[in-house]
Parts: sequence; structure tokens; C-alpha cells
Amino acid sequence: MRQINAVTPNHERTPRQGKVPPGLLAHDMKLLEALPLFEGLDRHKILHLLEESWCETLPAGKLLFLQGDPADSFFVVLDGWVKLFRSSPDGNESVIAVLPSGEPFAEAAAFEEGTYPVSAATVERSRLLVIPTAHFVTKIVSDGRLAMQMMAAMSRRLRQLVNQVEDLSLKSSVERLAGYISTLCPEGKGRATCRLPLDKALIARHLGMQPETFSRSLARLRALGIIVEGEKLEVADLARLRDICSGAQHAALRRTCQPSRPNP
Amino acid sequence: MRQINAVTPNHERTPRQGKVPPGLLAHDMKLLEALPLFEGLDRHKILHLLEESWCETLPAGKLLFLQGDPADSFFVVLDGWVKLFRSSPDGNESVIAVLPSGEPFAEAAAFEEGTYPVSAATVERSRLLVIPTAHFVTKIVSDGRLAMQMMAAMSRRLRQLVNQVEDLSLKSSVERLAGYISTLCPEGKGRATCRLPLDKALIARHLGMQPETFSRSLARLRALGIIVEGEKLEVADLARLRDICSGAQHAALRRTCQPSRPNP
DNA sequence: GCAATAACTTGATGCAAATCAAAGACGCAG
DNA sequence: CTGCGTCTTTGATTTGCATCAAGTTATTGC
Repeated sequence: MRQINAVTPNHERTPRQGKVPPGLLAHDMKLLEALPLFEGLDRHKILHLLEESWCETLPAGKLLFLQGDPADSFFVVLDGWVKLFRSSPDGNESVIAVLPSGEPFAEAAAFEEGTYPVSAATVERSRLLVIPTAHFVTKIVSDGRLAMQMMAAMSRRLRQLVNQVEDLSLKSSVERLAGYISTLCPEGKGRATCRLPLDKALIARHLGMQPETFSRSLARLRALGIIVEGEKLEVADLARLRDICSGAQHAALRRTCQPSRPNP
Repeated sequence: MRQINAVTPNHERTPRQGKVPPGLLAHDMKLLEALPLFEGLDRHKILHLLEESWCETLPAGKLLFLQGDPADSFFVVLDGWVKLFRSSPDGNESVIAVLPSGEPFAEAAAFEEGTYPVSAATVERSRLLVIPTAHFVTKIVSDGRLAMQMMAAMSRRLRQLVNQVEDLSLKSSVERLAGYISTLCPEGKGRATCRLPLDKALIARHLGMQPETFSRSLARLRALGIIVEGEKLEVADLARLRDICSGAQHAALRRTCQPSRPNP
């Protein structure tokens, strides 16, 4: 993390009449219309929902909010990457999610306690749409369909977290990494290439392991047909990769672990 | 797990006119009125929501649904305990939650994909209220307040899961156990006693550890002022217990690890 | 009451991942 | 190109937890 000031708080902004959130580009509008959250709503309705929203452009490493802060806004990533995390007193960090553009986050924070359950920071220079919850919540109450879509979004988050819990409690680091890589690759079952979208250290923490372990896990996968070159990945056999994440590859991994060291 | 038949499916039941869900006791009604999900709704409104619901009494170990099953109902535990879990191909089990009476579960399943993201089974003989989602969803769409309360329930689940991810990725088994015990104890900071509500092996899996590790962790806590006798627990100092869960007790734990074994 | 089974504890051992440490690889400013 | 900081890999070591294997203590059934 590199910086620590909060984003411009809601109340410091002057009220405005115009309908379009300041800073929103035509291109962003496309992204918003494609969000499941706004599915089926026309451009006009969306803008109405975003009456009190605005955009912020933030440098890398900017802290958006801390766990426990009062939650008066939620966000949509328009450009860049945002990480959601928790930090422990001894300086360790658990990365709950890393979100690319097109992902809304902290949608759930408006409810219940009204505080953010995690901290959030940009990973690289990013543009965010900031949506004050107060106004949005009144819309939800009066629009059942919007409510349903909001719930669908939360339901998706729940599934992701359940997956994360399962992975952490019964998969090895190699299996978790294999699973992550397979989400990066296109569907199918032959050969494929992809790019690691983030720092390896960040992905590592997201997968619940140390950077060193990440590196070693990558090395093991190399022996199973995954070619790594910097941030470029080439997967020889997608079907096999998926086998690995589901734990079907124990023996193979074992075999590839002690390749060298004939005599010390 | 001891049994494997599913609960009576919705479509096999004959339709009914009466308003009260079959099998619901007066005493259950109190429980329902106290649910955050139904907060502020009067008895009448609640019964209206539950028009197509019914109760089931199930033996211990009964499977309710499997991960991936189509989600046409959600549930409220009226009596007993239910566990939500995922099982891996090699027979291991990750316990996502263990729910006491008064807890609704699978509320989120109605949305998005429409399948259950986890499996569920009773832990002991239990009574459940089964609420078909279809009817309930139409009510949500037309009642903004109910929608908000539903979202609050989901938001709570999200928080729990985030906690679980954090615990798994940066706490030790002793710390997780200490955290669990402190949720069992009343608030405050002096001495306290409580009961383990479930099999130790089940709690162990819920905390993401093996039963053996659970046992050893309990043994270590014993040295820190926690007296264990069967399912009875006595905590000498609640404040200290809370210190342990937040990881402030590393040194103390270290010291108490190698107490015996002077010479082999 | 006793045997039989299940639940729990304890011990010994092995492995996976964290930690500590250091050496490359890469990007960037001068 | 050169030097410096960051990211990444690799190596050596330690530690925590799982696993395997007995034991011990509760529960249950007869």
C-alpha cells in the first residue's frame, strides 16, 4: 500500500442538477448497461439511479475505505483494479477479492450494520463510479426488479466466498493456483494462452499463500504442461488443468516434486 | 452423515387453503416474529408470506439438498441444528456453517443461478420450516421493505464468510478455536462458562481443522486458563481469550507448547 | 452389569507451506 | 550503459498441521 487519504467524501461535493455523473464517459455508459445489476434498465433509468453519483480517478495504491468505516457509498470499477482486503495487526493481509473493471463492489455494505466489512484500495491507477447508497436504497425499496438484481449480485458474492472458503480449507496451494489459472483461460479443452493480470505477489495473497509459495507452485505446474514466461502463460491442456484443481492429480504432483538433487 | 433421502419435494404435497403452515407450533411463531427477516411485520403478514410453507421433522444426519440441486425452497431452523457443507471427491468435507434454531438458510439460493451453492444436512433431530421461493419472491418484488430485510440477511452471511476467509488465511488453529469459544461466551471480561453445542469433530471441520488438531488446540488453551471438561468450558479471563484470537498471544502459546518431555 | 461401538485424546511421523536469506531479473532514471 | 529499487525466483530451515496409530473415555445396547 502506498497512500492513505480517503476519497472525496460525499458531503464536500456541491449538489448538481445535470443528470450524468460528473466524469462519466460515453464508453462507461456501455459498461454500466452491461452490468447484471442494471440489466434490462434503459439508459434513462440508469442515469436516474445515478443522479447523485460521480467518478473519481485515483492513483495506484490509494485507500478507498477501511474495514469498519461507515458505508455511505458503493462503487463500480470503470477502469483499473481494486482489491478488497483485511489486514491483521502483525501486518499480514488477507485479500478477499481483486476486482477488474466492470465489477461493482461494497453493494452489500448499505445493509445491516452500515459499515464496510473489508478495506479497499486501488491496485493500479483506476477510475471508479461512486454511488451514494442513501439515494439508491430508496430506489430499491420502490423497484422490486432492481431489488432482485441487487440480491442476485449479492448472491454471486456469496458463492464466490463459499468457493474461497472451500478452496482454503481443502485444497493445496498448487490446486488453488491451477483453479485461478483456469479462470483466466478461455473455455474449452485444448491448448490456451493467457496473461496474469496482476502482480504475482497480489495474486498469491488472493489465493491465500505467500509469494514464495506462489512461485514454487507455478514451478510445479510447469512440469504439468504450463509454460510461464513473465506474465504470459501457456497451458498445454486445459482439461488436465481442470483435473488438477479438483484434486485428481495428487500422484502426478508428487512425482514432479523431487526432480533434482541427486547428491548434495 | 447417516442418511441420504431428500425432503418431501414441493410438488408432492397437496395444495391447502388454511393459512398456518402445517406443523407450525405457537411457539415457532414467536421465533419467526423475532427473525430480522420478518422484523416489523405483524403475525398476519408473516402468515401471508408463509402461505405455501410447511414444517418437516427430520432425524439426525438427514440430507436436505446437495450442492447444485435446483433451489426451489429456503428454510428456517425451528429446532435442532443444520450444517451447510461442501464435500470434495476424496471424502473430505468443508463445513461452511452450522446453524442453530432461529437461523434462516439458503435464502440467497433463489437468485442468480437458482441452484444451491452448498449441501445441507441436519446434525441432530431437527424441525425445519420449508419456504418455497417462488411465492416468496413475488412478495419481495412487491414489498420493498421485505426486500431490504432479505438483503440485510444476505449481507450478514457475507460478513460471516469474509470472517471465515480471513480466519482461514491468516490465523492459526488455536486462534480460530479461541475465536469460536469467545462467540459461545457471554460478553464481558471476567470469568465465564459455556457449553460446546456440537460434536467436537463437527466444530473442528467448521473451523477448518482436523478433529485431532482441535483436541490439541483445546489442550493448549487449557494452559491459558480455559478449563475443559467434556462439553463444559470454563474461561478464566474473557479479555485474554479475545487477545488470543486477534493473534496477540504468540509468545504465550509458544511457551506452553513444550511443557513436558524432560528426557526421552 | 458388561461388551461393543463411537467419541475423544495423545503420541510419532511426514509433508506442505511459512519464514529467513540471498541471488537473479526487470524496469527505470540519470 | 549503469546503478538502484522492485519484483521474482531459488535455497535452507523451521513450523504447523495432517496423517497414521494407539490408547482412553463416554455412550449405547443387551
